[in-house]
Amino acid sequence: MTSTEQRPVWAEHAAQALAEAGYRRGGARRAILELLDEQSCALSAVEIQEALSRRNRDVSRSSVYRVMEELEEIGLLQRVEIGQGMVRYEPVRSGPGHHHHLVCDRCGRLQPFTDDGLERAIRRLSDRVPLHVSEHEIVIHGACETCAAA
Amino acid sequence: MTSTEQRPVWAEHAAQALAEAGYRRGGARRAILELLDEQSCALSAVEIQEALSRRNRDVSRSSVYRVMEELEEIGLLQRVEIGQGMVRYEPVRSGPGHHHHLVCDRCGRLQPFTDDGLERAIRRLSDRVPLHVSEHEIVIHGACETCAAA
DNA sequence: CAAAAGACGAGACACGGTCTTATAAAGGAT
DNA sequence: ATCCTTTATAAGACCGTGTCTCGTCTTTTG
Ligand SMILES: [Zn+2]
Ligand SMILES: [Zn+2]
Ligand SMILES: [Zn+2]
Ligand SMILES: [Zn+2]
Repeated sequence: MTSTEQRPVWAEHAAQALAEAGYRRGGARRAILELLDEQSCALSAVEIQEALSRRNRDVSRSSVYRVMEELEEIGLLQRVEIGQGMVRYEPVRSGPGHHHHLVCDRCGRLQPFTDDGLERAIRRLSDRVPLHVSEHEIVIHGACETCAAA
Repeated sequence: MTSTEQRPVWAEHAAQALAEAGYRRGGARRAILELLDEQSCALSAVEIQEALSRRNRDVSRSSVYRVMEELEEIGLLQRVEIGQGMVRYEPVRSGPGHHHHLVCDRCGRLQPFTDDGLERAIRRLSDRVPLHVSEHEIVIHGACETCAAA
């Protein structure tokens, strides 16, 4: 995965994009942006709220969901549905940062992967199929190496 | 999709498999089995409950979920997570009935598809990836033809 | 600085799903 | 057939995640 970029760039970029999209700046949004940018892995809404709370920067539930919505709208955030109704969010870093996820159903670990074969298959598939494919985010389930060993 | 099989076969098969697995027979389970067998498309838990209620065969919420769990356990039922935390269930008819789903994000329509390219990609992928892939059920999102036209 | 628009927080609410418990039904033994 | 044990079921309390409403606070703009 692309991990060469410096950390604060996404938050900056996102803040700017939000401004250009006509949003004002506010404390909650800023805090959320910064938190997300620091994370290497996707967070759930509650995780975001709790993490911020731990830093004495409390943010309301409504704010978390509202900001998630805004960010997803502008394409700065990827929503990852990991099953059982659980949803996590992660920054979309660069343009070609497209990737998918592996979820360990035992410990819940989430890791990204890319695969050209899969992308090709999906591209070809979307021509043949009676559906105007919008976005795709594939989640593969299984047991991670640590869990599989046990 | 394989649609040549007569209808009541799955329910029979399922009932037998359950018996062999040591489950007793009970009214609720039987009713659910029959309902599922009649469906051409996957149903949600509430849909199951409501459909049965309309036939004056009320079934408790717990029963629906319990039976879903049992059936999934024995591999007779496929759980389909269609996003937004929504889950649907459908009979696994024959052995090689493996397929995936297209979901229209506007009207909610659900349709099955198979694609060898996709299967191949996933098979190769699962060798290369640090995860012991268990099962896979891919859900592709988009707009169905009717909705796309509008 | 004042008014207007937008951001925010608090909490009520909706909904899918889980857990608990008392009752009913099945299966086996006599 | 009857009794006993075990499992299945119904009813409803409960929980977590996400939505909605609304009053207040903050940012922006004139
Ligand atoms: Zn694991
Ligand atoms: Zn992709
Ligand atoms: Zn549609
Ligand atoms: Zn498949």
